[in-house]
Amino acid sequence: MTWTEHTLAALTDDGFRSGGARRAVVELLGGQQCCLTAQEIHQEIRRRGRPVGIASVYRVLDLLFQRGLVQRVDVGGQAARYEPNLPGGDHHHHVVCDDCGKVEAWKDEGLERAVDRVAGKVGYRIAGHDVVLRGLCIDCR
Amino acid sequence: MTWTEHTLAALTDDGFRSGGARRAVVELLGGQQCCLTAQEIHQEIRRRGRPVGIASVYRVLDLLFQRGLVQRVDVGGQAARYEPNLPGGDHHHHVVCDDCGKVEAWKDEGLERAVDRVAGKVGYRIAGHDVVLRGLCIDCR
DNA sequence: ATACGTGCAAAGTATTTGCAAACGG
DNA sequence: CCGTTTGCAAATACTTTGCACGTAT
Repeated sequence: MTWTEHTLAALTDDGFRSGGARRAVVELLGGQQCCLTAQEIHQEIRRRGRPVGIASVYRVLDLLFQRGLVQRVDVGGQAARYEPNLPGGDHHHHVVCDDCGKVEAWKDEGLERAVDRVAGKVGYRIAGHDVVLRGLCIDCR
Repeated sequence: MTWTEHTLAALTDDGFRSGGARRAVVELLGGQQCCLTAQEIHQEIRRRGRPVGIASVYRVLDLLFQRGLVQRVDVGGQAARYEPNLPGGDHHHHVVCDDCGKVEAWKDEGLERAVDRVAGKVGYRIAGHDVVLRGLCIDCR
């Protein structure tokens, strides 16, 4: 089952109705490699011919975030980024170019274990984590 | 040498003049335990009786960030946070409460090594990193 | 004296909220 | 039908910029 299908099903199961804006956001996110800002999502959906409102994009993203269906990523620009959050799979992190602002994904099992180990020590009930590297990408350095 | 002294010296060494706003921001940051937003810095300086402009606070923070004298921390609210960056010392990370927004610092040598190890593998020239844990703090859970 | 630093106000983005109309079940 | 979802516009929040004036050197 794809993330798009899983997400739409999870929402209708919980009694949410499915209007066009919500479906459009979920479908766009589902086809994505890495994280997008709300503005990018809005523009891309409109570019594809569906005139969704920016407020709806924010509302959908917030709903998905509350329910753990998307991950929110803050890499230090002025806009938050969002990406699909598969229940079992594909947890990864990001590296940002200080110069051109490009964001890419990476993944490392050893680091994942190290973070989990630390998470038990801080006294919080930990719900998630994010590791952001920053530096110069191949093009900019 | 304290961070405040080091920072003011570094700036004058590089030919920057020292006006009141810059000094006020540096001194406030130097006395801080953890990260503050630009707005918090602005309010606190004014509360202490020095009517600095918000624009100057942003300008000073940007200058300090460009020169590596402060670290910029994005923990997912809508505002960026800043904290002193000692050259040799005291590198730490943050844990954010999903409920009340409180931000606290933590530190772990083993994780630090794990991150450094990963940093060599991503193809970027890495300049820094940040690890953010999020969950519920003791009060909120 | 002269260029840098500063404060204010205005502009620029990102995000949230109020509300009436459209729509799904 | 009735309550949810949506789009628009206005409001809010954060940050940047333009500009005239003050001040450190």
